[in-house]
Amino acid sequence: MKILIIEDESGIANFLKQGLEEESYEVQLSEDGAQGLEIAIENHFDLILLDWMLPRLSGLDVCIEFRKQNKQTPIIFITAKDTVSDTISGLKSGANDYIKKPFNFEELLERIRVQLRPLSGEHDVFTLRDISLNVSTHQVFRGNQEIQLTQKEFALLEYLLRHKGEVCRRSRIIESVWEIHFEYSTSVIDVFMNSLRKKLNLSKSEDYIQTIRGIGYIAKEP
Amino acid sequence: MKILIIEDESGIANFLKQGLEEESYEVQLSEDGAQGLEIAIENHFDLILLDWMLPRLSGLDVCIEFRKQNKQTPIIFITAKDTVSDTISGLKSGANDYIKKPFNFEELLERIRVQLRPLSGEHDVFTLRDISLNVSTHQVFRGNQEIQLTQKEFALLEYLLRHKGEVCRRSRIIESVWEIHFEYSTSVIDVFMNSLRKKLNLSKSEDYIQTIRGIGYIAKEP
DNA sequence: TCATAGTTTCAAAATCCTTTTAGCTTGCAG
DNA sequence: CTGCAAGCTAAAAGGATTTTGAAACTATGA
Repeated sequence: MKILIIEDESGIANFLKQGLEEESYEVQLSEDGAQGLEIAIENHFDLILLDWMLPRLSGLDVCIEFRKQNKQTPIIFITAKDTVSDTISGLKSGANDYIKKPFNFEELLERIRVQLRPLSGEHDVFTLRDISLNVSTHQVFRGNQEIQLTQKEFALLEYLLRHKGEVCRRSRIIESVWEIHFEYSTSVIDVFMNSLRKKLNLSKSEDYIQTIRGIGYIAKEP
Repeated sequence: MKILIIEDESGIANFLKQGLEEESYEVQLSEDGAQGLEIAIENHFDLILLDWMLPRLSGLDVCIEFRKQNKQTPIIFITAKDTVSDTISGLKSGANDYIKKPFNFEELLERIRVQLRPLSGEHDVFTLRDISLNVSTHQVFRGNQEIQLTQKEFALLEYLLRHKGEVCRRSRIIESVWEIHFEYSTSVIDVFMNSLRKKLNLSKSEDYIQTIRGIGYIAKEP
């Protein structure tokens, strides 16, 4: 696994390099924002550790520019205590996590592992207003209330959220969720739609999931 | 919390002592390496602040000798700017962190807190309501009742508590606890879950550990 | 070597998820 | 407005997974 560290304080940079190399990561260093961005774009890394305060180009700008290139590499910000609140808003600019100085090395390792994990499995979260569905942990929340769903309920909701805003035909749902690939008449969908709406507490007036008579269903933002 | 400061410049030493005492740490001073080492070995401290340049025995040697005694107390080096790179290699000799002179007192406090955090039970002890599991002593308690667990039972509970609040898939549990890294069909997990629940006396209504049908298990706070 | 504790397999029983069934409600066309 | 088809809902039937106890197997130390 290759990690790029963009950090101007050589003390911290070398400490990180050494520590990460001991964990058998391949590490490359860069000391300023502009150069770091260039290296990041022209090479492949599995993860980038990015200091917030950098000469020539700030960490935030590096992150924004990098994402503009449509690069998905996870980015973890390294930030001083007093700029934490800025950083949190910075997460919206496309970073994946942040850690504040001074940090515990074990904690950093843990965060790196968390970011690299998705490479070996998917880590997808789908949302619909206040409903969120996490494929990898198999959890569903409405607000901060966790909702217990069974497998089929979960699969059905996942299908609808993956196609949020699109009309989902019954035939397609049956194919994807139930893996029935031939003409077949059943009302399982209705039954599971019903229990989904019950568990998620969706009244018909709030049309999170609308019925389209004769066709199927659609999950919709307002 | 008791802190030992080994520092020969009395100006800095007293400044630190005063500042830390205001933060309600108990502080003891020592002015040279050899004496400091002796004090450190013969008494219990929660943390040691160690100057790099010391008369009679250098900070590095103090650190090495101290660790030879098999002591785990966290050590933070205080180092002059131009010896930082030496210090980093010093971290390998068993120190936990370093801070360079001149330093910001707030930052030092933060680093001390980072080092002391593990002592307050986050590192080795995992809990779930009234259940606690201590990795280093290999003990498990429910309330103040100690529960005797076998290796596999312990490993399974440890895995669940380390991932408290997350859904733990059977496949992941098998990987981590049984180290089986390929597709494998067995019901060992179920059997051990069963004996765990029995030994810990977990009735099904109190859902400390919930079953997630078709997926795995989850350990949950209320 | 045997005895013991720990681990794993197996299969019956219990649980609860899925599907079918059937009566009821709703929306739409005539 | 009426009737029918589509969708909703509750409950029973059917099916799959998990729980559980017991037996078989394995490792360890006396």
